[in-house]
Amino acid sequence: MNTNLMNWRPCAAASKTYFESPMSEHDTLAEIRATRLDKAEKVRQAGGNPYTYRWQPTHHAAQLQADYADLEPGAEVDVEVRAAGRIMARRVFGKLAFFTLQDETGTIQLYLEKARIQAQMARQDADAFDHLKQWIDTGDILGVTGTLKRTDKGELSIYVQEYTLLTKALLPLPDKWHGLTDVEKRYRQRYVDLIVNPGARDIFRRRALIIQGIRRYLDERGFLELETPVLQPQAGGAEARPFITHHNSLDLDLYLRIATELHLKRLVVGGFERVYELGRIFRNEGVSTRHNPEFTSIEVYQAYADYSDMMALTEALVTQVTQQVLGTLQVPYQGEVLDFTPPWRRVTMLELVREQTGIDFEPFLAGQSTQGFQWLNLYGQMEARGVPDLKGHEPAGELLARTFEHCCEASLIQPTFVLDFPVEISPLAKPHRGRPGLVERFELYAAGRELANSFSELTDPVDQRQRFEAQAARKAAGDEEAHSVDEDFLTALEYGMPPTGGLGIGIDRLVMLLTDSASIREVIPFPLLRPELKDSSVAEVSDGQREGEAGGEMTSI
RNA sequence: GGGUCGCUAGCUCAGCGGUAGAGCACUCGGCUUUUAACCGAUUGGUCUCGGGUUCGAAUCCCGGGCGACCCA
Repeated sequence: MNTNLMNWRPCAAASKTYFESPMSEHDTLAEIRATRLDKAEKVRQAGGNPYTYRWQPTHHAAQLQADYADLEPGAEVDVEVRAAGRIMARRVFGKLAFFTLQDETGTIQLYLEKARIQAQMARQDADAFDHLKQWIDTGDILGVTGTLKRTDKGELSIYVQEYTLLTKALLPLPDKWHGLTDVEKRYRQRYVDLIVNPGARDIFRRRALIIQGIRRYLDERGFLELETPVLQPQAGGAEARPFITHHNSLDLDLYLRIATELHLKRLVVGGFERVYELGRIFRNEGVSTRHNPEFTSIEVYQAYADYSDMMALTEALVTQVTQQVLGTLQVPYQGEVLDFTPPWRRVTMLELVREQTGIDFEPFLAGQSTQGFQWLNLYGQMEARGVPDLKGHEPAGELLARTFEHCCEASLIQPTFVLDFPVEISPLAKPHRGRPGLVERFELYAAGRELANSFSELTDPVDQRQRFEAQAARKAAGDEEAHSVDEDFLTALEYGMPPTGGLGIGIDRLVMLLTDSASIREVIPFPLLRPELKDSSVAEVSDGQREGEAGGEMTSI
């Protein structure tokens, strides 16, 4: 059966992709590859190596552009520079050529003159210039030595004396003018995107700076970066469905972590007063412009602090990093300007919901409104506001949270701390010291999205057990995102955990904001995509075709 | 999960029932100031996949795949 199927899928071998060897002579890409392979071979025959080992540049493009910004057109500088990079464009004349060389920092033109190159390179290659024209393509990686010159037309150039092919590219670059715009191809072949779209490179450079800045800020304040397990026998610390995997020799199912919270808190129990972990988290949920199944978060825990301290920390951390990376606190984002100048607005969830919907949940949370008609009235108001999926038996806190999510979240464009969440949706946070039914928790919102989440950590092991058990009951009732009881974590709490403030920040979302990116996929180098099936229906269809053909043969016999 | 849109040469796109096109890239020829170099010539396609309608399908219909955007 299987072998039959194999025989019946010639398309698989003939389909054109970047990765498969060419099958058809009439394939343009195959021709280009063949031509370039042939050029590589010619380089070898001439005594060169199309895949060399080493090159020592002395300068980068951006640095040269900056250092010689004032050089007059036509002027030359007799300084020797060595540079390396990818050939992005070629403009070739009979005895002169202009190449555009791109390195990590930018581009610089190569001024390639036949007379000079053949004089300089006479010993290794008498026809060095002609070979340059014949064997060097756009996409190739080249090392050059030369002096500097600004051309009559005003372009700073390396006046090349010698060149070396460092790496021969077999595949052609996308259109030099339009570049690569197909979003799917950009993500699937990010390396091509990075070669031709400087904007993509800028985003990841900035991402690295942001992460660097966060680490520096915390390191300077005595926080210790520690690593906790990614593979866990039970996943906790957040409401999310985990990925499941398997350890073979232990014959044990394991979960990929959905948060770092419970282990970092164990470290606080153990005596580390300031810890954080910046790393990858995995949640088994859909993909969208704001969700990737693996993403980067940072969680920070500070002993002897509460959520007010964490609010101050969040504000200081984000403003410092923003200022360092963008040079301003006015952050342009998708047509708006987010003003990160502190202090940011602080408002309780109750107030915000009251302000934006007129609904007052306070008496319900406090247990003052218990009459049936009062609840009916509440549901009526929520329905009028379009809050979805009302079942009629939710606790007040959950109703408050859902009303907030539906009616308020999207309107929080400027940075806003939303304070004091219902206990029902906050199983790891300490009860509010003054407001019944609430916990000491805040979330930071900007551009209508949650950026950070923080609370005064729950340290009472008895309370924590009850919260876990309430979660476990929900899980038993079918809520796949609910916690289960983490006995070892409870044991840790029973040894005593100091009062602690905790904070989590979604790094990808922060990077989105600071790079004006509409989609999380723009800020993740290799976002999750469905694998491309080249001939999706071949198997089924082959069956059909085979039966058809068999039938045909039968009748012909 | 629902809706809308997209998938044609390596890249960017036209074509929308009657022989599959352009620009760039590639190949060949020319050229010492180009920078989307230019001029001339030649190449290059299972039109995302499968089925259907039709004398005839890239085009119309149905289904699959992948993606984008919006909504939940």
